[in-house]
Amino acid sequence: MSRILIIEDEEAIADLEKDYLELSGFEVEIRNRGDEGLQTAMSQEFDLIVLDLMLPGMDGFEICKKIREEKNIPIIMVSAKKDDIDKIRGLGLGADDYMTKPFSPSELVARVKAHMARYDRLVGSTQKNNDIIEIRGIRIDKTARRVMVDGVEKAFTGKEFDLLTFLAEHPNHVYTKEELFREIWDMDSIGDIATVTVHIKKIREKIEYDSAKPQYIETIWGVGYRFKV
Amino acid sequence: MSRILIIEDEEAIADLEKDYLELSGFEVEIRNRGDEGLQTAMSQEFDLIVLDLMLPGMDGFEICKKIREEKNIPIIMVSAKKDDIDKIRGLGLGADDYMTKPFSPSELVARVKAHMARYDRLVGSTQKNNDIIEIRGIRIDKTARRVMVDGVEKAFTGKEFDLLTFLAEHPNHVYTKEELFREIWDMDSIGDIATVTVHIKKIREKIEYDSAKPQYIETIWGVGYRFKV
DNA sequence: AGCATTTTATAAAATTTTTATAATCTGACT
DNA sequence: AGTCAGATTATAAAAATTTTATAAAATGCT
Repeated sequence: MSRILIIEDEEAIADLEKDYLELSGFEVEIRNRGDEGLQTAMSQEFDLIVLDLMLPGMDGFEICKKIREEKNIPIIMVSAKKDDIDKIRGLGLGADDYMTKPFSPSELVARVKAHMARYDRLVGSTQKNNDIIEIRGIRIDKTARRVMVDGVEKAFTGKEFDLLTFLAEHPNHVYTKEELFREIWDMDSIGDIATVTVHIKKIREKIEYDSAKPQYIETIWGVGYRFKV
Repeated sequence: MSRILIIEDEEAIADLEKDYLELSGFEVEIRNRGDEGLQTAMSQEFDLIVLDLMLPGMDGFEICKKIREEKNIPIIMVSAKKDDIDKIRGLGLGADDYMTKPFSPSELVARVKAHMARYDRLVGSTQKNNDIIEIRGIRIDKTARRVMVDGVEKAFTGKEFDLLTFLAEHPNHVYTKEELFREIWDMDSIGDIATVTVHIKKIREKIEYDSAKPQYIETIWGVGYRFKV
């Protein structure tokens, strides 16, 4: 469930926004003063903030700047004056969107959704879902230790799974066989690096359409391997 | 330097946008047809796309969807009809911004900058792109060991990559072939210096427009080479 | 035994180095 | 200034080396 913070002094407006957002399944908090709003934004976790410009206690400019110093979450700025909007945009203080009052609550909902979706697309995919890695046709469920290739489950042995997972968790990064060996096997074990090659081959047999032209695990000649994205 | 792709069939508009963006230090490519635009977007690396809705070859909806399947970069959609804008927004196909024609070029520039800044804020920070060397049209990603020349990826072998990277990391510094050899090959190996020459040639074939008039790796006669900046 | 893992041997592929030759530059000498 | 010799670099292609892919056998584990 996503949490939204509305910092807005006109209670009627704030309540209306809250109603609409809650109908769309969001959890909403309201603060009526600027200073309280900032304090709340900093001390709790929200997924998006709707921020009015004119506020008692502390104005929206200041709040936006302060939040941005600490957090990357989407901020939608709201103002009654079109001129103010242009001004903030010019200041470039990192708000993600700007709306002029009056606006329809459903437009707010639409924008909120769009910003959340983008944020997830950019950040959520890399940071959050640590359990499931999904890259193109491949889906790796870490806790269940299962791998699906184009919707079909393939059986992986322990080492194969660990190796594939490690590569997929660091897409595009090239690792030498030594690095992979140290990572998957024991840190200092002095086994033969050739076993990495063999495991790569086994993995490719399971995930690649044509093992000679790998789409996922690429060989970097003289260096190592990488999971291409 | 950031690269922007404009997909727009009205050449006058495209050129105007290009001029303004270039004045702000962006590198701009234009495509006049939808299908060509998509093809370019997929085969090269851009940091942002400005996409018109009505296009010959393939419409903006389709293009936006296709790009989103593969890439996360910001897309600004442009249309002459306000209604269309609402429609696309409703479709939620992942565009990052919407502008109605006519608009002032400076507003486009402002929005482009804002989107770039956000993208950097969200992605650049999490992905830690601090091992990327960028000089004029060349971008070297050290961990991924990839080289982009004007947005197009070129395949480099191990030694070629190491040599180019070393030179690019010390721009303008002139190195003798002996120094380069000691640096890239084993410190004391007494192999033939000629191999450095050959590798320089191979690199030039990949990054220089005209190998006879090198723009990047310059020959200092009787001394060695340097990466010119 | 049955499966996973590692080792080994050989084939195949790609890169690196060498070699030979052509082109270009520099400085000295007319 | 023009030209020539010597030195240096560019280019192309062949040879050598290195690295990886593959298959199969050996080992180890439960």
